[in-house]
Amino acid sequence: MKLIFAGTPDFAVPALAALIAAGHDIVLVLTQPDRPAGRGMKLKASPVKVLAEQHGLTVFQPLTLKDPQAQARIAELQADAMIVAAYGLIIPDATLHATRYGCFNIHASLLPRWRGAAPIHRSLLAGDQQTGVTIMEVVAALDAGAMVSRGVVAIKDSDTTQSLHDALSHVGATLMVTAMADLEKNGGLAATAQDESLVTYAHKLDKAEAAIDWQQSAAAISRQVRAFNPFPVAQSQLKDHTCRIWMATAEAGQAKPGEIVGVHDGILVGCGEGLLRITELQAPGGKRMPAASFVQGHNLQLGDRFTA
RNA sequence: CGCGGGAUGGAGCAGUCUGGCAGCUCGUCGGGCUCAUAACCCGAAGGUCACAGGUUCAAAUCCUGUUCCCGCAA
Repeated sequence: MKLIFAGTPDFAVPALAALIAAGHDIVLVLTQPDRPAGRGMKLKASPVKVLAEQHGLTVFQPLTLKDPQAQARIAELQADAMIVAAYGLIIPDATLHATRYGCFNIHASLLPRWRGAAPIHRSLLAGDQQTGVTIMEVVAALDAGAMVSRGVVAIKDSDTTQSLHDALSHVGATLMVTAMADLEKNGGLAATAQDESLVTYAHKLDKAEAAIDWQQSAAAISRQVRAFNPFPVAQSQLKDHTCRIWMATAEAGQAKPGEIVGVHDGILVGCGEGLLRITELQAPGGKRMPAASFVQGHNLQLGDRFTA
């Protein structure tokens, strides 16, 4: 089919790759404009743009889709459908209806739970047992469209936002390819309305949420650490230095919140309830490293304390 | 040229300010000891101190340039 693809970050890349591989004619790729990013603030192309250019696809990077000229450029292609995956711009009504079959989105949660910007983080933070991907129609309201299909992914104690993100992006890619095949075959897709009574919102992460509160339970802190990996990364003060905690597991035990009570197999720290075993962390200026390496170079002693 | 931190045996770090024998905690290898261990004891190997140039009797250390890594900010 003749498709328009709209996406920006890594999450959208497998979907675009899969649609290309499925033989669809991607007539236009929408992605956010190159922005200054990283050290040096050099202009950086989005991951979707990079992939699109590798395949010689036409890339379009409007600042906003409110611009009538941008809308016109999309409409005149007369595409069969538009695919959206973490694009990051509001799609106006005119554009939602500018293709033959409309506009379909890949959302990284089991809707109606976790509509919004940070569904993977919020799901992990909340202690959900499972998460997933929903293919849905795009409507004017945020992530509120009827659902076409979904894929479920169990959340393990070792999962991070990174690992779930990678798994979900591939599930989403597969589901979207299937959806487009069905659409092409049947000329339409059956969709189920979302139950509005079950809606929750996944608010954007605030950097301030990265600070660890050692009064919390070890289980909650472990979820926080894993939800904030790879970004923005949970952190805590140790001997006047801000350390970033990359990976940690919860276990039974009891000690004063923040106090280090073990340094052999990971760093064991007291919490409001249970003990947290830090297995990977990072000192200022350094790289992330296994806890064993950290302990050797930083002369950690039993009784040293993490402070908020 | 957005701001700042860093690069030292295989890992993690100290030493740099104040130039003067290359250090620490581990790991590895060999030997010993123990019912046992995150054990303990003895010994050994392993380094262009990121790269290039400069200053000096002498540079990991001071000066200049380069590369790479990390944090902030976006």
